[in-house]
Amino acid sequence: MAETMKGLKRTHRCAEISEQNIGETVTLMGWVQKNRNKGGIIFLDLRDRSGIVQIIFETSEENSAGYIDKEGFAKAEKLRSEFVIAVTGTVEKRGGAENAGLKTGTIEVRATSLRILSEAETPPFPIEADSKTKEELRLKYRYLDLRRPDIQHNLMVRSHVVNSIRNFLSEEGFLEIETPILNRSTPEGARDYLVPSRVHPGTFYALPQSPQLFKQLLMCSGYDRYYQIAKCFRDEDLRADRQPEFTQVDMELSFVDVDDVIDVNERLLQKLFQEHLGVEVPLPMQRMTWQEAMDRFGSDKPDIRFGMELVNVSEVVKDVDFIVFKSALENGGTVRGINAKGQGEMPRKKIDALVDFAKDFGAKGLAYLAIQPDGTYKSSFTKFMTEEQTAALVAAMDGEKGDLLLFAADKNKVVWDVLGNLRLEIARNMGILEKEEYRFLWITEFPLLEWDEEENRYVAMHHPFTMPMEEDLALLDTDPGKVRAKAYDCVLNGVELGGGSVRIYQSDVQEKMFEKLGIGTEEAYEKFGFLLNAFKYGVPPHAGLAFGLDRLIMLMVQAENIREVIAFPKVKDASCLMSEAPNVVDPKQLEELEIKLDLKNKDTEV
RNA sequence: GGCCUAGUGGCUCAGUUGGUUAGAGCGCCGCCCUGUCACGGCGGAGGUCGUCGGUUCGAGUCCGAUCUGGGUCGCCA
Repeated sequence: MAETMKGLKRTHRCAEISEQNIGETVTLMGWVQKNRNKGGIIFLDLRDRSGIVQIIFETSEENSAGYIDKEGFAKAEKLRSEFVIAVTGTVEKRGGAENAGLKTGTIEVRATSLRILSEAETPPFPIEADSKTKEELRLKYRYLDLRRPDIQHNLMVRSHVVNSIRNFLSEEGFLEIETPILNRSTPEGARDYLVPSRVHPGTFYALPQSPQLFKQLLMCSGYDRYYQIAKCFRDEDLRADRQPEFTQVDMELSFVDVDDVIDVNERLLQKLFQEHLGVEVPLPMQRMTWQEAMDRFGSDKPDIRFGMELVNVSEVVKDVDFIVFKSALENGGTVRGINAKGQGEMPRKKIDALVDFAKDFGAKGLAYLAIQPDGTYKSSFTKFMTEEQTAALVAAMDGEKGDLLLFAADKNKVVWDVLGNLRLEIARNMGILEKEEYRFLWITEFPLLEWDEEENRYVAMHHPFTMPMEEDLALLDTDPGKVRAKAYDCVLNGVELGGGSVRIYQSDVQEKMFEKLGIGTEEAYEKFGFLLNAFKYGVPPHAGLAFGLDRLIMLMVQAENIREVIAFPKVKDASCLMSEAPNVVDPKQLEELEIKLDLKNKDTEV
């Protein structure tokens, strides 16, 4: 039934024709969006990735030239949604009303011939923008979902942005070099995806979590400036902004320091936002040390589109006879608060919801003080305070009539986490987050090490190759937790876009770092020997950074979920609803790999 | 692994305190219509309410378990 396109060549995409083309004969190919059959005349919306154009099928007894013949008309009557067709016809100014909602709304194509290239079943859901269909179904039929204009737009933006990135970095002297996907596992950080080796039974490759070691080696090898649009893999649970496989814009530079890396990257971001969104990003971007970010926003990726900053009121409440505050301070913690301006009349139910929210982040509770419009207080804890103490606290928080003050008292880490997330939650509830506003921020001077309660040792906050700040080197022996690193993160509207660091290139510093991490020389060589050995043969000072491309695009197209900018994403349990990966493999494959399964759930089919 | 949330015709939803043949819009099918573009008119098909079990005279509606999505905490150097 289907016809071929033999002898036909597409001349334009649907929405690429305009009034400029009036009078021309064009050949279009695409999908039927809608067939409006009026009896003697048929209006048909033809769609491809460029958009939609209206085709007219009409016969004329007296004047056959420029009209479709009877057979062609009969064929047109049979067209249904999603049929793939080829139409040749003449571009005309619209004879009837124009359609202001369409890019091609002032023109139409009068068909002179029609071929049905492919028929189509009715799709399980409408192919249209702003889909209301359940994600489950959309993902099962992803190939149909991908026909929808909003996703096509996202993926086209993605392609264009990547193109700009390549152009920019190339002009800046970067070389694009690919690194291996099959790697040695270095079980530090996220869980690896493993691939069994057939040739070496019992051994495994790991898929890269990032090209970290390889890009450092490329610096050792003199490539100077490297980048890669790198696929990375982490076997951890998914989130709205996290997929098990994702793409990073990965780069590394030689003979540079922090400022050089930041400079080239903020110019890159400026260019991307200018070219693709028409948004002017002022440079230099704001910078903030990690310590300042935590103190002011309780987060190392603060959203600075709004204030509601944290205030440390430990001093103010140090004599207050409230057990929650008291015990926090006695245990080396702090009491901090935020002021939700104008939320003083929040109903008790909503405040309770905020308390529950806070508990999710480790708070044992949340102390609140609502200042009523008449100046009186509603509070969970002022009964433990004198009037003077309360007044001092309100003053410290800059509390005015109609404000809601919320306090957390605990170890710093908990207080920051709780209030940092609380201010975001309140801002979301208040609807004050402006999507069109892009506030970039560099966070610098991260702690080098972080104490791991479970493992009872220091772990690298960034990774073990991160350079300590020169002025803190001496602290490495005396107070490792205080050492700041030459690490930096790029944050946009509260989302960590990317991060990087200056790397250690002196072996004595690297050895000390491993020592502090509790990694012995032997173990270090076993895991990272190729890098450490490479460093023996002349290594340039180097530094790098990686952006999450998916997240960047997600923010640029204002998508709520990372799946909206990835063609074939995975769902929550890391499976693919369309292809049904992962799947059970043929026993013969396992035999070749000398792998025997020992499944805990014996019901699993094999 | 925990918590929250959703699952009713192809799609999106409504289904009152459990009670006769489970509704709507869109879509789909048929006929009609020469200027429509959320086309219009007439007619029609299509679901046993994610699954299993329980309570009950009786369950889409209550209870338990389970499956499948989504969000989130843990996790993500």
